Amino acid sequence: MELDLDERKAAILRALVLHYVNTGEPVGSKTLVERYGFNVSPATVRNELSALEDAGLIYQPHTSAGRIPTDAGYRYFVNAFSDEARLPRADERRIRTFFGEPRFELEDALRETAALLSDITDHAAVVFAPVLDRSTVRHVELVALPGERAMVVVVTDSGRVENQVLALSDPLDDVQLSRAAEMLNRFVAGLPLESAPRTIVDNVERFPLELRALAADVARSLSEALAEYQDQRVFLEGTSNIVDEHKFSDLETVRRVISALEHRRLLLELLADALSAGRVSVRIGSENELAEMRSCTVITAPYGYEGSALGSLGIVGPTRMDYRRTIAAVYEVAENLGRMLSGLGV
Amino acid sequence: MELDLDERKAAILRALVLHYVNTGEPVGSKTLVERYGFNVSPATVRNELSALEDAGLIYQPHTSAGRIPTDAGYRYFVNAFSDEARLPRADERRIRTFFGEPRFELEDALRETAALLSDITDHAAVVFAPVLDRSTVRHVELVALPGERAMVVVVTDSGRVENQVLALSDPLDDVQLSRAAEMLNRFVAGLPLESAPRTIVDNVERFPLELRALAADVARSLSEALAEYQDQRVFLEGTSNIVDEHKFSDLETVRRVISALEHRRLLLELLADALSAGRVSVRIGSENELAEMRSCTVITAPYGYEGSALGSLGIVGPTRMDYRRTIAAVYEVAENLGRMLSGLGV
DNA sequence: GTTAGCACTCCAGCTCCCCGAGTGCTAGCC
DNA sequence: GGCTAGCACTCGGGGAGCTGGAGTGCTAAC
Repeated sequence: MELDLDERKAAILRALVLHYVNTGEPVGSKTLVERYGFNVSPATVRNELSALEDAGLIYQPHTSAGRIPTDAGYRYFVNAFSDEARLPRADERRIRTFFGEPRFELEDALRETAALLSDITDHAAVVFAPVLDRSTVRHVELVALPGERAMVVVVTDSGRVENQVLALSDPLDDVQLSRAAEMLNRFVAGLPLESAPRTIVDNVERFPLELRALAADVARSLSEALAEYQDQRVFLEGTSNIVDEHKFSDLETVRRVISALEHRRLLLELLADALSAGRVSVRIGSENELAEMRSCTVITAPYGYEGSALGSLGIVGPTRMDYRRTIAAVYEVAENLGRMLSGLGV
Repeated sequence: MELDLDERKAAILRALVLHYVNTGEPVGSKTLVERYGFNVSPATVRNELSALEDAGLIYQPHTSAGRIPTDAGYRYFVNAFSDEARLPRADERRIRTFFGEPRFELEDALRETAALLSDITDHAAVVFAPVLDRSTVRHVELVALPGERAMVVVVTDSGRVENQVLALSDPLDDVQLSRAAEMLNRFVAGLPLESAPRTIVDNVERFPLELRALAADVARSLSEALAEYQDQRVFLEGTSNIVDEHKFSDLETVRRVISALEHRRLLLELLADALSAGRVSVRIGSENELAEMRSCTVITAPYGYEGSALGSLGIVGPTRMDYRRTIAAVYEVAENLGRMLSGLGV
């Protein structure tokens, strides 16, 4: 996988990628020599280019055109040079002030984080809400609704609120509901949110007979709510950037990408493995599992604190992008978001 | 404004719009005669077309091309013929089954409604959550959070839940918080949600001294939450359709439109007057206030029940669209959504 | 291993030209 | 007065042909 290039070939590839990302035009040997100070003649560079092409790192759109990086070429570039990553001062400052502002609402914070990331990178940005959160149940409330329905509201110590409406199997009055709520609280208060449904089920026979069905319903609807949670909490901003990047050849591709971004399920898939990946993950063009994203580069990073990943975020852009800058931006935003959340105690 | 056309001119305009919407090609006199069974010669039709052009209803992209409707032409078409509106059976059935399914979660329902509308019309669809809702406060809860913060949770009888985190001016313990919650409940339970903040403020001096600051904070953060509510609850689906409609001339326009759709504030503006408009509102191209939407047609309708509008929904598409069908779809979905909500008791 | 030189290829952009579609106008017909 | 046949006119789209420039690969010499 990790093929080795001699120093000059690597330098040429590096220059070529930089130039192409900048201009969008195929890069020729003369340009490289003139603009990037190689102390050899164009002919020599041509030989090297030819070797790079044989290695599958660059290609010519047609004979007598300059070279363009292939996905593999970008890959080499990223592996070899993305440690040069550096954010412009201005962006760094922007990120810092953004996360310096006091923020209470998790949802707003995440949405705005997506907007920030999109704005800095000029690509579409996605933020997933924290998944495995360690928050514990503070309080369970049952509220009767008209029409044989009730609402379960669970508040956690981190300020997360889950609410779910359920249909009552048996009609129950307010008194019964509040009794049930009281019992539920006794069982699950202080427990991690995820284990609440399980705990309720395990203790269902300790409920009075007439409340057992309700308890089971509550458990079920809670675990549903938890499952849905992921779907719901995806924040997508800056889709219009996808259009801007005409770099994507035809309109149909643009449509497909935007359409894919609109489907939360697909997005989920897209960011799923970012959670397990240690740091920034970069998937370039064909490296993407998702067919719709084969013309894009997806850069993701987990965020969290104290070593455990809470969620992930990332961007979707064209394969032709400023990798060093974008990777740095994704990393920096993830880092800061993690730190902020640790402050919030999520 | 409402200019009058003789019967034949109107029929010709009608045929021209229908044909153009179908094909996207400028329509000539011959086509009209051959395909729409006018019992006159092309020359006669040409005379009529020339009159329609003088009236500003159609134009030629260049000499020796057929005619294309102007915004004013579409406007006449909509005014005169959109009562022919009729949804295909299949769509009608689809809408009915969709709203026939039992649904509990307001948010999900609205999001899915947007998806449905987009799917049926093949345009980008927007749904605004109910604004002026009549739900009344059922329960107020205060939960202490780490770091001098507390969360206010308000549950309404319709199943709406508002929660907001606030910073505590004075540190308060759990006991004080639950006392405050108890008092708050006494004042606002049963009241309409909108009047809750006002009521708290009006009664603030009846709180014990040490809880007054808290009560005021709660009132403030509640009214903030209510104000934000609108922004938050916008559901947008099918953006990718905008791209599909190459009918929009250049890419920059597409980008602007998508970008505008991403800004909740702009969307809000877009659908605001739908609330007051009695039924379906159609804004064609230049009729739109919003500069970004001058190349689009926006069709909106209020939804509600018993004559009062709760919210609005609509679509954004190219000016070249099937008006009769789309208007019917927007109307039908709004109608059904209103009916469903009345069932939910929102 | 490097380079100068050269023949070759191919695209982009230009002009030219022609065809077809559609028009407006005029003169004659009912 | 309204309708129509006929005709001259206009214009855009598309294909053909040409040219210049950029860039290559190869070969032979340093």
